[in-house]
Amino acid sequence: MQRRKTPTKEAVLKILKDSGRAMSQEGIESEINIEINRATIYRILNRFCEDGLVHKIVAEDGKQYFALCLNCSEKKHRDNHFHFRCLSCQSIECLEEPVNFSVPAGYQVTSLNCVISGVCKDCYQHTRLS
Amino acid sequence: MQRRKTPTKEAVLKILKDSGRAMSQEGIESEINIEINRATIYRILNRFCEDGLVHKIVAEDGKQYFALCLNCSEKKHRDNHFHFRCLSCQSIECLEEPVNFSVPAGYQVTSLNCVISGVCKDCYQHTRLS
DNA sequence: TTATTAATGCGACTATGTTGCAATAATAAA
DNA sequence: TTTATTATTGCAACATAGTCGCATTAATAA
Ligand SMILES: [Mn+2]
Ligand SMILES: [Mn+2]
Ligand SMILES: [Zn+2]
Ligand SMILES: [Zn+2]
Repeated sequence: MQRRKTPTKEAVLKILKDSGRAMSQEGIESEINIEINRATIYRILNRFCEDGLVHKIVAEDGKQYFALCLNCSEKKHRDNHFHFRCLSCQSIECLEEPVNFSVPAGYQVTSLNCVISGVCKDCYQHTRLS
Repeated sequence: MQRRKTPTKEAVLKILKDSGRAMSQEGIESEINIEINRATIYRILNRFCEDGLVHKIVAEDGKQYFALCLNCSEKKHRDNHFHFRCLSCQSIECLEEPVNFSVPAGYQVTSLNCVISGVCKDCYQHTRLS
């Protein structure tokens, strides 16, 4: 099944690129400047995932967040890194740090979902100043 | 606010102990042998979390799973380890392996949610035999 | 035995995400 | 260019997970 170039698709991709963060459907919808249906955003994001263009992170709030990694090549998209979720500003970012781990013998690994929660640098500094 | 000893609470705790796994509300309800309301199970589990008796893991399916760590002492409950989710038998288990990581300077960490997905040993052997 | 209030059941509600279907529009074919 | 094909979209309905208010029940203290 081949993909078509549509304004909505382009718009969603641009939002993700510009933010440099992992975003939820809700976040994308509030940032986007065109009318776009909720279900459509999900479908676009899921297609991006299938195509290996973005990856999905499920945070502790149970929501799905989608991110486009800038340090990934066109051919190979990496999602084996930690993610940081700021409980203050709610942002989720991909960390450079790769996840190192081992599993018991005989276990097969297919994917990772590692999220570190806390307070990001900016938010922490704000609390110290006030 | 002090806690009371109730049959439901005891029953949920026993299920968690016996399974040795992380379980969802749904899983607990299906295993338990007494009548117990859905909301009540959640409340019991959340209270256990507050008391540091169990910890919550959010898996890639967006669901909450609750586990009682056997290698944790009464006083100090550790949840800084990886979890393994088998996509075949749906079980989630706490791995011994602790999560090693570092965050950018100025970032404050409060919690972790690290889940490795794949196929567990038992399920993998079954697929090889058949 | 009585009083206090934590815990429970029930129903209503919110939120997130998915799906069926008809309409639309991007792309290929004529 | 015109037409045909079918990927994409919007909309509504649905499914699922989890929370919350409130009246009732029952564990514990007095
Ligand atoms: Mn990433
Ligand atoms: Mn554990
Ligand atoms: Zn922040
Ligand atoms: Zn398994």
